[in-house]
Amino acid sequence: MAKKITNRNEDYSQWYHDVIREAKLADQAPVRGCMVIRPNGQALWENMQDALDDMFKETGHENAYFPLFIPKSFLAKEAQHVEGFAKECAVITHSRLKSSGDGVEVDPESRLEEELIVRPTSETIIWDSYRNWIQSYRDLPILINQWANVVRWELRTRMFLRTMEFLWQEGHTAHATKQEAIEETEQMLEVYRTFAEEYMAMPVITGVKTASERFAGAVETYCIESLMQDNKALQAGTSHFLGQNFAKAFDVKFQSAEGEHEYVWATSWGVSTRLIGGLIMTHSDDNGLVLPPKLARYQVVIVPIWRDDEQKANVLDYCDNITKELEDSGIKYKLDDRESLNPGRKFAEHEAAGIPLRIAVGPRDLENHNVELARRDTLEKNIVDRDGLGDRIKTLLDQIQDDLYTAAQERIQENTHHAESYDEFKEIIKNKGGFVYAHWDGTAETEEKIKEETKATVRCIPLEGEKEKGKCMVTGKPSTQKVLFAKAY
RNA sequence: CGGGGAGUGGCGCAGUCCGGUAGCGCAUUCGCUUUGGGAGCGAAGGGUCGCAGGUUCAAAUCCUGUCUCCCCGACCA
Repeated sequence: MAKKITNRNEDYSQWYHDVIREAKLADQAPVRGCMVIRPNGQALWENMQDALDDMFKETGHENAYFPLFIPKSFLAKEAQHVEGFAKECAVITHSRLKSSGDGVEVDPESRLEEELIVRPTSETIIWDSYRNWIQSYRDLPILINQWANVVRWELRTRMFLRTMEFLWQEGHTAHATKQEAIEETEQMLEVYRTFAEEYMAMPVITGVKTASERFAGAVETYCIESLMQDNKALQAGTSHFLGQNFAKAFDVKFQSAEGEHEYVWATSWGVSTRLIGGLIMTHSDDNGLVLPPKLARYQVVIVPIWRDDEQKANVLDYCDNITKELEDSGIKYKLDDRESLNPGRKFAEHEAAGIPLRIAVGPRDLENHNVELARRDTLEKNIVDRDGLGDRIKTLLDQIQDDLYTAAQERIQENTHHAESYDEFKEIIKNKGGFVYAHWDGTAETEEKIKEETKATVRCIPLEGEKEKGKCMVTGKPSTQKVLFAKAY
């Protein structure tokens, strides 16, 4: 059997790229750090979008759209924000080309009076609008989300995990009180957790970022962190309490019921196509992509098998009957009746694409009133009765969704450690990797020292779990709880 | 942005050291035979050798520049 996917334990990075290629999720674009998202990848993203968008709407948000281009002066209005993003902005300086010889060149006469930034995030341009939208406490809260692309001029890129242009959603809300904004931040973090766990079957730890990892311009950054198969952590989503930083920068005040003028409280929160990278590295195996049924473009693929025209007609007839039942059961399916490819080839292709269930139907099955049902996650094959197939598959898809989550959770638990001393910590990070809980004194200096010496960073200060007091593993200073460390993407 | 590796048909590669006008496997197209785990035989199509300069009678091959990808580092919500 021709192996087109590198084994994970051989070269994890190569495996990751192989999976993306074989599942036809994306191609490398001609532009550095950018990718072409192919139909399989886009369908996956759209399914993620649909689920998330419903959750946003259920929590009272509405969608809007703000411009791709941000006046350079806007970005400068919030000091920390500009400092955080200045080094990775694409800047538009000219508006025209002119022909030169065989090709074209930038027309020097078209230089822009005010240069434009391609949005790395949209806080500034959105808060500029909010200033006009908000006068009174009656205008609040504003609960807006936008689905968009953003550009960050990254030096080192990786398909889905860090690309120069990526797709995401960014929620931007404005509130009358600090308390309400904090509640919003926490609520959206829970939305992300729910999405990651229930749809992606990707267990996450929720927590708060340290000052050094905080979003540029935020007062507090909350995050969901997960652990990938290679024992590196992935930040999968963030939700920021922005305080009044942007309200002050953009002079957004409202008049309270008492007639006072007060600055508005803000949040922002986002997840991106990086989630697809997380999905790949949570479930996939050496045969390719493994998708959770809730996000799969096709939940079931039917592969008919025949030897001659008569069998072909009968088998396809039998398949027709099955597809009707799947249709009625609300199952997303695909019938792969391509001629000229033999079944083995089709099996391999659909495995690489991560389709959760495969039904194979051949003459034998017609005779015995069966089908062969194969699970992508466990690679188990079973001959099952044709009757009640729709219900059986629905149950099985739910089972797969649960099993994927459980398997990922067990993997993460097995790779989560507690370090009581710095030596132990270093040993774990060096030899095992994974999540490591340890006491830290809360200072940036210690954090930096640990990062330099071990490459591990504080992923978050977990919101849940026991909050046992202790002493910093490095300095011995008091610590109120263990924090989560890992090497990260 | 620093160090290392690499760009040759859609994909994976050989050819580069030692210059002589491009080849293999897979894929594609057509035909026939096949089809329960990546089919077989026959025929056909497809490449300005990443791009731009230079050296030379002659460049995939030598020189210079540049772009892109991969790995490591720095950087990075």
